[in-house]
Amino acid sequence: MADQLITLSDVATAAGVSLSTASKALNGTDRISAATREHVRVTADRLGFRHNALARSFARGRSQTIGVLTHRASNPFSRVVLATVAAELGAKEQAVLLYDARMDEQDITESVLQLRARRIDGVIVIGTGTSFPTPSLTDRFEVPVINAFTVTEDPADVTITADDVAIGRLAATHLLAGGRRRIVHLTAEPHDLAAQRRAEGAREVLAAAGLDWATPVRFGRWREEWGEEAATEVLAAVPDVDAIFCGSDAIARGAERVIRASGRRVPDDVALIGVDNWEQLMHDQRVRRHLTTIDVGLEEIGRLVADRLLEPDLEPGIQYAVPQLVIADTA
Amino acid sequence: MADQLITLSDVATAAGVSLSTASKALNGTDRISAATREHVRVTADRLGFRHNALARSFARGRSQTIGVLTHRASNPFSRVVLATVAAELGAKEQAVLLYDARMDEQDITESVLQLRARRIDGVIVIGTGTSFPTPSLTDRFEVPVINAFTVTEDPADVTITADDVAIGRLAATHLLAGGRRRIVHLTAEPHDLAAQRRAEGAREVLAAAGLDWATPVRFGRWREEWGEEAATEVLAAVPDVDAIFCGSDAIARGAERVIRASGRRVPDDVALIGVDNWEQLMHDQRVRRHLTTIDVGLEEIGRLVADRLLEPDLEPGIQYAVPQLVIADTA
DNA sequence: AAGAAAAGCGAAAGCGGTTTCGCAAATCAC
DNA sequence: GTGATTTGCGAAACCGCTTTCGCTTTTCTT
Repeated sequence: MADQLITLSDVATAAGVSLSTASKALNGTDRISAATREHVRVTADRLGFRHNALARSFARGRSQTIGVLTHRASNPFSRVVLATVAAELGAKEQAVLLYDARMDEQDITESVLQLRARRIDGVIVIGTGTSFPTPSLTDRFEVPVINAFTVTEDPADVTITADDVAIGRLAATHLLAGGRRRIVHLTAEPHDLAAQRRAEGAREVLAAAGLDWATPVRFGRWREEWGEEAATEVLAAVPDVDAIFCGSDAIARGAERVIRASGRRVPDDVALIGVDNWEQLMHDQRVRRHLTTIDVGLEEIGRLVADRLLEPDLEPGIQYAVPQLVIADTA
Repeated sequence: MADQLITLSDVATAAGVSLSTASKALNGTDRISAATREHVRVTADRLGFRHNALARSFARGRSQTIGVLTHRASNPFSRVVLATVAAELGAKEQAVLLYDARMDEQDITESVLQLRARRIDGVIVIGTGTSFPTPSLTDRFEVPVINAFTVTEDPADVTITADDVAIGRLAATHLLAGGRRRIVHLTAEPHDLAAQRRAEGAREVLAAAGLDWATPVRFGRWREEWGEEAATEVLAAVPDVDAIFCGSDAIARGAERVIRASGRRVPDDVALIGVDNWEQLMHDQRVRRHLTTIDVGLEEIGRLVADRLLEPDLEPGIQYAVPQLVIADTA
């Protein structure tokens, strides 16, 4: 294949201008007459010139690379964000350098040093969307840092994440709109932030309608097995329950099995709504929509992060993705 | 935070050696006495020196970046491979530059030019694991190219992908071992390579046992709806069918619903086995294993690709990931 | 012990751009 | 028409590291 040997000085020579003029003409920097600029451009095109991105990065001291720190890249939710971010950044000529860290202090420190050595242009920290606030890394870089799908300990950080309260509201509103009144909620660990805030949001809406949970929220784990367990309890405690809001689709999946096994119909007797929309997210139209759920907006988070990271002035604070209700068979 | 201004020449000065000596000492290249080498190392450590990766890449003409071309990064299977690859490469100090191409000729050409301009060290083409052989891109780069989860038109390319024939064999073997004899197969489009080869592999095993499909293979689409449709047909055509091998978990999901609706028990009356293992892959332990399936080894593909790409001599040919049987409730 | 080979190190030339600075020519002000 | 600006361009420094080459010193060979 044709050797990619055309250098800027080749272009300059061919165009009969100096190296610096050629550089400025192509970059549109400094003062260059329109005629010269155009002439250089045409010459460069004719020769098939492309800037050597390495030389350019070096000269400018900026790498066109974004560092990404993940906690566990194998987490399917992180993966969605990661893939979206990588694709969006690729479209902007930005590479992604991923460090899949255990996120202990030593690991982080090493990753930070390596990222700094690569003169990355920005950092994205992808969390798991749940659990505790994570330590802030913003001050350890002199480039912009955005936290995605996680909340940090420092409110002055830039964060883009799911709007768990809105998710809870959306779920409750939908169930109420469907005429449900004896509503219960099954979710994950009580200390999990996402679980808390989803419960909060839903509760808020119930309260506004003069209602409360038909039985106290069952906190457990983000797992299908917990959905089965909790649903079993709930059916015993509130036999006439008419709706269950589950903190995740996995929990809902377990709950549904138990509800059906009890002889109740879904959604006729008991409406069921989850959170995550993994049927779509993970399966890309291959599986039929079955569970009514709420899409937390992972892909939107990825897009927002990629867009905002390259903005000149990054405003601190938390920005939320807008959740979407996805109606299917169960509510 | 401390300014990362320590340059190699600072180290050289502090160590009382020349710039070139310092470079060689730290890189272990050229002939340097052990004493000097150690002294330079210690000095560098003391100063907290890190190579400027940009300068280094530039000087070496290699970018420490791997270009990745995907067809649709939103495909959940591609995403698994992508995330694995990115994590593995990150551990080797390699960044990933992702171009999510529409894969039409113009788009590809542009991506190729951009990747070349970035002096990437290698290329990974991630396919969708199915459908036709894709055009070979190997000759358009002078760096190594590996095709992942796809097959190209040129057999001399380096390819790492799923072993669809073995997948088929594994499924059939498992069903036979379970005592099943009236086995049918539902799968995707007849021109889909993965579908073909899975069917082939299974058929091979049946033939060796003196059997054939209980009814001709139903080719359709990779979708749950097709699983329902095809299963309905099959139950009518072969009422005493005792096992269904589905080309994907999505198809199996549809088939299972129909089988149960017909009053048959799974797996007592009809065993069901799928392919993909998405219950685990996409949900990371959150959902309970239900469907017996075959893991095609996406993560292994990602690891193999990342490992082999950096090998000095890349042997052409196709390497297959080893599929794993994942036994759960349905077979 | 003398010559040959090897070891250890430094000077300097890149790598391919960007960017500062200065100078000449063109334009402006009055 | 003269001086003050502005415009357009080129020379050259520089980004920080790698690598070639050559020189001096040490070690080996016989």
